[in-house]
Amino acid sequence: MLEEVLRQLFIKSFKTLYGQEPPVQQVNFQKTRPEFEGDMTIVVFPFGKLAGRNPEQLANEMGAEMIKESDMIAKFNVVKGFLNLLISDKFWMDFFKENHENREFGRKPVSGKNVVIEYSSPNTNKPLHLGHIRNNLLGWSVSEIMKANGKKVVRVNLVNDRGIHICKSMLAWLKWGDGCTPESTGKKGDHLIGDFYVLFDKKFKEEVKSLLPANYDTLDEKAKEEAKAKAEAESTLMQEAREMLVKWEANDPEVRHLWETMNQWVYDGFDVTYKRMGVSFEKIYYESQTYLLGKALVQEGLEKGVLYRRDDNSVWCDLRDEGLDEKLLLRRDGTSVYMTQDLGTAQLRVKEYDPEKLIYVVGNEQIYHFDVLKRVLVRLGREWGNDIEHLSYGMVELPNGKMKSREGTVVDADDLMDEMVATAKAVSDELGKAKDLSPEEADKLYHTIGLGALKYFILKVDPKKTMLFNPEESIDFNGNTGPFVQYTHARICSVLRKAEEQGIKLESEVKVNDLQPKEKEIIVMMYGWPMVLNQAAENRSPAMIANFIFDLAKEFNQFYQECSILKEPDADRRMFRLQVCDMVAALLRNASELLGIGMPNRM
RNA sequence: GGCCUGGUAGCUCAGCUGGAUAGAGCAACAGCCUUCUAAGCUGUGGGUCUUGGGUUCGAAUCCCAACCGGGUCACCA
Repeated sequence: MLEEVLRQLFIKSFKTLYGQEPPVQQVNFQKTRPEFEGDMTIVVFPFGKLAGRNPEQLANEMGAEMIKESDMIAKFNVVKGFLNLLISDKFWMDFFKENHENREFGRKPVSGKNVVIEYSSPNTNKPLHLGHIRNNLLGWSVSEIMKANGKKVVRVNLVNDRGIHICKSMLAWLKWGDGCTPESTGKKGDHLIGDFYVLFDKKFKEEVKSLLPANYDTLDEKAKEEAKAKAEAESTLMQEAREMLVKWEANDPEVRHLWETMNQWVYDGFDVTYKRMGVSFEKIYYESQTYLLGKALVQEGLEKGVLYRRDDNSVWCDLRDEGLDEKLLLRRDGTSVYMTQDLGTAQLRVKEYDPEKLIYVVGNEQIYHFDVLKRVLVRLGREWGNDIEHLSYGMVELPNGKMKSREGTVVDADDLMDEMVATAKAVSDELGKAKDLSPEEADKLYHTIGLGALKYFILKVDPKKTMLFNPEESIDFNGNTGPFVQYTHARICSVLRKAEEQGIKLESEVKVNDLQPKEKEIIVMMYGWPMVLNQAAENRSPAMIANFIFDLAKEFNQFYQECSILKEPDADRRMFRLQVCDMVAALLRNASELLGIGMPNRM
């Protein structure tokens, strides 16, 4: 807005002075660096030739003309080719007067078609871990951000509830579980199932080892591989698991019953984790219910001749002319693969929601998969394949490298949240922050702080980038962290409470017309919020929101340090500062909500 | 090997649609609580933006090459 007005003013002035029209996209603004006086800076280097002036001359002439034309500009100065414009206090005050009570400031009304966002997408054979946490937080947050920016968002989850991996857990439970349940063991269902999955793997490895030939260690690499493959094929455990999968597909009542029971344990466990994490879905799809849908699409593709069948009966899509490879869509036994299921699920979503976009929050190791998915859909005549967007995020690494479930270096989601909350409690107690709260309120606060720290730590990093999770640093509550922002909010609330206790009621009318430096910096920053929100939505980047709330909190803390609020003698200015406090607090709440981070009133 | 992606302070990260002397936080050091919550504020030190070319008034940012790291190229998901 400000930029647009200034741009027009610049162009108009330029025409007046030089009779030429400068290219619009060249007229760019940036914030004036703090060491110079001004708010906005135009770089005039690109227009020197057009005007027939050297940059400094040009900037001076333009500044004089612009200040003459508009009372929005209070002052200007020129450094080399940089024209620094000081915006009048009136402009900022008008902005503040208009928006300081707007609790929805920056948000746009929701309209248009649906945007379907899939995230989480767990397997039902193990509990959620750190990687899922990044996925879930991103999916949730991007949804909130897009909603705030005017999109109609539908959150969906696709649970991978079928396949050989679930059979492994079931088989292990049957063999060694002794009929145990989440109730009998006191274990969360997802963890219980995960334990049996690990147990299967352990027993399977033992069996394979026992089947290896005696001279295995003396073999060369290739022979070793062959021997191992042979042993794995001979494994009765694996055979039993496969048989179970076949029975499952054949709707064997016993297997199905066990499968339903055990999956339910997992879902109950997931529900607890999701709830604690603060994420939810409008719709949950299950692969067991959708995996057949893709097959119909494949059949259609065969009839249209865009897919083909090999001699061994497997079905493929040839994408070599697009620079990709051939892609298998049905195995030779006619069963479907991951891609087949995704084709069907996508079709179902289009039917159910008629979306303008299908966004998939999935790790970047699947970039190729989604590239193929889009192209295959388009081949099948589904132009909306192009509306698929893979929101791919980077891996989470630990200080000693990647997480590997087999090496036991996985950071479990439930454990991590426990630790964060426990640390929040320890720090709060140490600082004596929660002593006036009831036990219930205190627990709620620890949860808000612990989860706030975790969410901020994960979301402040650009989603595209690989990030490092250092357990020690992530539980730091100082500096660029969630609790820092929360603390700032709590402080503001404290001031507002004190004001109320003193009988000062927040007024709507703003009676101040000039700005002191720290007051102005805060208002200028808040002015930029709608642009930040818009950018964050377009870039699908919660990190931009996180950066903003940190900057705003930091700015407020400086203001708080330098300017007294309640002790300000001038009543109008005191009221104004309270109004600033109120707007900052509201904006911190408004923005942090998009990250799923709560703002406590005291801490 | 082909394709994709990253390399910024000791560490974690911003900045990347080209602009002024490259920024935060952590860690280190030095200050600030009889005064609105010190989970805070202020200051100091710390950089050949991996390297080498190119484009131009100007490059961490764009292009090319090299080096190093990660991902992917399954009848796994």
